[in-house]
Amino acid sequence: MSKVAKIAVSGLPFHLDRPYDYAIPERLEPEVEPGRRVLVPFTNSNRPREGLVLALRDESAFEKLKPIGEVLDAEPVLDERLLALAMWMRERFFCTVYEAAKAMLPAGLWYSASGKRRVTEKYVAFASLAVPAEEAAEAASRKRMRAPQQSELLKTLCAVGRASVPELLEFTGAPRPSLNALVSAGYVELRDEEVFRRPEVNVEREELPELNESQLAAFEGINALASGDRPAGALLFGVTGSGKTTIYMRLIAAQRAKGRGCILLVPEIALTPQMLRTFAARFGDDIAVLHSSLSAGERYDEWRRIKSGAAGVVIGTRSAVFAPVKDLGLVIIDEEQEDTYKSENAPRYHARDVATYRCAADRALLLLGSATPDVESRYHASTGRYAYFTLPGRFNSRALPEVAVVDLKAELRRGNGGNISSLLRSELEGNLERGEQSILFLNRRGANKLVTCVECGHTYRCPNCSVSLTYHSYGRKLLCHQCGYTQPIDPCCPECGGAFKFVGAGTQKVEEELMELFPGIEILRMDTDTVSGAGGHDKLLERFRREKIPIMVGTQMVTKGLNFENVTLVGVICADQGLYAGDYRASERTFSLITQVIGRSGRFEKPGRAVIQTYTPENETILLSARQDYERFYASEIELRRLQLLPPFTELLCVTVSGLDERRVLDCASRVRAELEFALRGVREAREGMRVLGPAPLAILKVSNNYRYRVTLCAPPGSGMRRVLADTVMKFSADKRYRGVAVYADTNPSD
DNA sequence: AGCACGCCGACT
DNA sequence: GTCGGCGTGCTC
Repeated sequence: MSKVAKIAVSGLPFHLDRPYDYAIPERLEPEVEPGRRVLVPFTNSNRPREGLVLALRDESAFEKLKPIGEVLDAEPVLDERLLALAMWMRERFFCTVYEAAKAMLPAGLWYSASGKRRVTEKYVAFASLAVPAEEAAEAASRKRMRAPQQSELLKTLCAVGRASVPELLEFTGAPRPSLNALVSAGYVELRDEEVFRRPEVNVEREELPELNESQLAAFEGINALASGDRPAGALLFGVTGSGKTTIYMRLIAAQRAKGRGCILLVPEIALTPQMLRTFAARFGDDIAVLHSSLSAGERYDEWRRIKSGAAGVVIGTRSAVFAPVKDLGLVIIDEEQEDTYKSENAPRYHARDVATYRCAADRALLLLGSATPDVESRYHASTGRYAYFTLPGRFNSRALPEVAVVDLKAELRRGNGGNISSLLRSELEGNLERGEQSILFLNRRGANKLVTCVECGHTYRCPNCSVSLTYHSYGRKLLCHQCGYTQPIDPCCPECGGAFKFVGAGTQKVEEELMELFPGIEILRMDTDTVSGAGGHDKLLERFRREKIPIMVGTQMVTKGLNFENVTLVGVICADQGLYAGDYRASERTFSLITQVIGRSGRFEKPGRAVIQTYTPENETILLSARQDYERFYASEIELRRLQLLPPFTELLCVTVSGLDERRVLDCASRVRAELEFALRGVREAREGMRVLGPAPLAILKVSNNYRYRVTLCAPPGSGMRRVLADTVMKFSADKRYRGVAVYADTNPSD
């Protein structure tokens, strides 16, 4: 009989996270098992903490063990595989085991922070006949005159056998007492049955679509890997519209035929309603959907449908990679280069890494799909670590759009200081004449105008963050895009009384310019502001399609997954946005973004055009993305990475230090640097590429009054330097001299 | 990181 | 007198 439980305790800093031993009181002995959550006393605190049972033991090296207070779950919420994953994540992502476990479970399993009750199962009463059908039919006709409602209820139940009480009453129009009377008389019995709350999807069932020749070849190649003894990973390259989704469906169907479960990850579910409908049409209730805009109850129920095996195909965002799918056979990550797969807070995991672990553990296949693969993934495909499959061209061999690059500097010299170049303007005019639609893309939110005083140059700064406030003409207010701080704008400069000038363009500004250029033409603006206001993303897109609104202006969100027959022109207002951001993935992101925007144009019969506006028309990334030449871009980018010793040739192991007092933060960061350099000297073969960088301020130094500095250790992948990083973080976060500063580790961060 | 204990200053 | 400032120590 085991008497001791190893427990991961909640709310601990990284340096204190280890399995703690607790005594199992006799009354709880049958309930305590790995994967269940418990309440345990910790330190001298009166409040018990949540813990997760990791393992059971007969004895402990500790003398006095405290007893487990309470068991929270009626059955394990994590199986041994996911428990092992949580412990692996601690080493890999420098998080606590409990943080990792928490990321795996639906939020509804917790008592929410506001003190609300945890989500509970939903039950609905079902009515069925308690007597043989002939007897019920006989009773129904007998009651026809004296109790017509009861008669109606009985007839209906004879016909359908069983029905939920609300539906039965609705259908027959009978009142509840009539049903109660039948129950008392013994004709009908009621039983509470659990129902699963499901997000509504209204689609007709459809057959799987046919594959063309190249799709079939890719499908067969990938499927052969999935059936192999030790499937590894595969990368599927295909431009937008080449049919990747169809291949995903075929692969999933093949796995389901073998009874194995599948996970399909998408960057953002709100951007892929069409894909969701397509899958629902083919797989129906075998699909479970996991993403943030579900209600807590829906998410909880979808999670339980997966756990019980009622659903075998999961579609979801980042955290769906933890779905408790039975007998996992395939994980697909669509548009795998997207940043949304990397978590920005603890646990700072990358869904691709987690998927790689799970696939190895379960002998499942990992498939990465993209039109612009992550440079690292493409590299792994070139070394053979991933099998590489390509889909040539667009479906039905539609031509790719004709792309023009416009030099905004030349435009400026000719006296056009606006956001719409003369070429883009005439292309828009052409589209208006033909009744075709256009999409303009801008990588900025709101009016995003910087406000400066013409007299003294005063600008508004956020009091909490090191960024300028942005002017939003809607509501005439100033907003911080980092922390959300807002304040009204003064009528004139508060410093000198001078007039304001608004510089920089945002979606609102472009919208205004377009209204001036094309009076009377309807324009649809799509950004976080209009999407949260006007009933959401889906509705706006539906309007764009149905009402054939001539021009749509939008941010990031107009680049992904849209599929409109009548769109024949796309414009990138300023391709330089983000290109000179300074981090090593800026080129890669810009290439991907421009490529995706271009892909929105001319997807059907009519040929498409694209106009890319830029201040640096000679930039190679912009030229190659305009030519849609991924392979050339990859070839030049990977050489750059090789020369600069950047990923995938090294791993960036980062220690970030933050706190309210900048001097203390910098002091701590400098000591972190010294510590890492010391550790590097201890490595016998300090191989080429190992170096320490920083402390450097993050792109945005101050957020919510916290200053952030980062020290980066560049090391070859698998160098064992992860351990050094973990030790450093533990050492510094435990050191009392650095109280008031927070220290955490992360790899290849994207901010 | 929390949290409790403990040892000194200005308040109904 | 005592409420509460935050320095210090501890975590099975």
